[in-house]
Amino acid sequence: MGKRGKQMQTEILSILRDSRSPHSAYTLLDRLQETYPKIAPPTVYRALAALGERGQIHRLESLNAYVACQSEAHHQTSVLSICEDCGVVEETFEPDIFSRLSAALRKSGFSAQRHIIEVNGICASCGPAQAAV
Amino acid sequence: MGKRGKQMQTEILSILRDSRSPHSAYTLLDRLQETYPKIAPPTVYRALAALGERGQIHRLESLNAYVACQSEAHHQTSVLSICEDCGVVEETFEPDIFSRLSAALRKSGFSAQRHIIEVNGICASCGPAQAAV
DNA sequence: AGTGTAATGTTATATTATAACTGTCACTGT
DNA sequence: ACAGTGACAGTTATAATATAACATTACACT
Repeated sequence: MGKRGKQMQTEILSILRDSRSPHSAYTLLDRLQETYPKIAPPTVYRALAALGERGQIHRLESLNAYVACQSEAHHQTSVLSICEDCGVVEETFEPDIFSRLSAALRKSGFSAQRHIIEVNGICASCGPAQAAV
Repeated sequence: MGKRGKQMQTEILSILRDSRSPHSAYTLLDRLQETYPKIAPPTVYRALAALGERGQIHRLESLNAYVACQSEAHHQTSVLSICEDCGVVEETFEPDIFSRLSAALRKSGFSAQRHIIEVNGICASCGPAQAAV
């Protein structure tokens, strides 16, 4: 990993951390191009891959988009909840659920390696309880 | 829904049921074009959308691909396990896990509407236990 | 400096998905 | 029967996401 790669990763991470909503690879590309006019898609995807491997970002499979990891415990698998109203993504840690899931699958001989849990719904700020206030 | 739409849905469902591995929209398009040479992507996507609404197929968000629903209880949310070796997808019903997940998120005010659970791993046929036999 | 390797840059293209418009046909009310 | 309407399907074009493949540069080691 060279200097430039690190730099891109840092930039992307800071963009993602500045907002709790997911960004697509091409949104990130546009943002980066404000500073580095000439970068191309592979640069972004390489940086995203490196950040992903280190657990510093999560990819939202259902949105083809990326968010910063909110925990220090990178690589701890998490539940990602996505508000359909405001778009904000929250990360919740429910290790118990992952182990139950693995256990349930193991019964039929399946050996789980990576869990993807994404939940769509309405967050606390957007929900009816809030609207009533 | 007209005749043609139904026909496409039936064709797609039967292609998906013939294999337990996921197919992309464009794989399906290629297959359908063997019979209906002139159909275009929107035809496939419309059929997939209709099948999805009725719960007859599942979309694998992490693969951008589709599989037939293996249960009669369409719309029951399921866990999809994907073998990284042979590609076969199995559907498992763990209502308990979904309710725990919703409950856990509700604690922070999140109201869950749709759960996506996909697990990558190695299936019984491809696993080490099998290799040892 | 010269050589080899890994990182980055660059171009092009593959893959997935949808917008926007057009045509067709069944149904309605007259 | 006929015009009007509305839903569906066909068609064209393009948007959005992602990666292959090759060229170039930087850097470590000698």
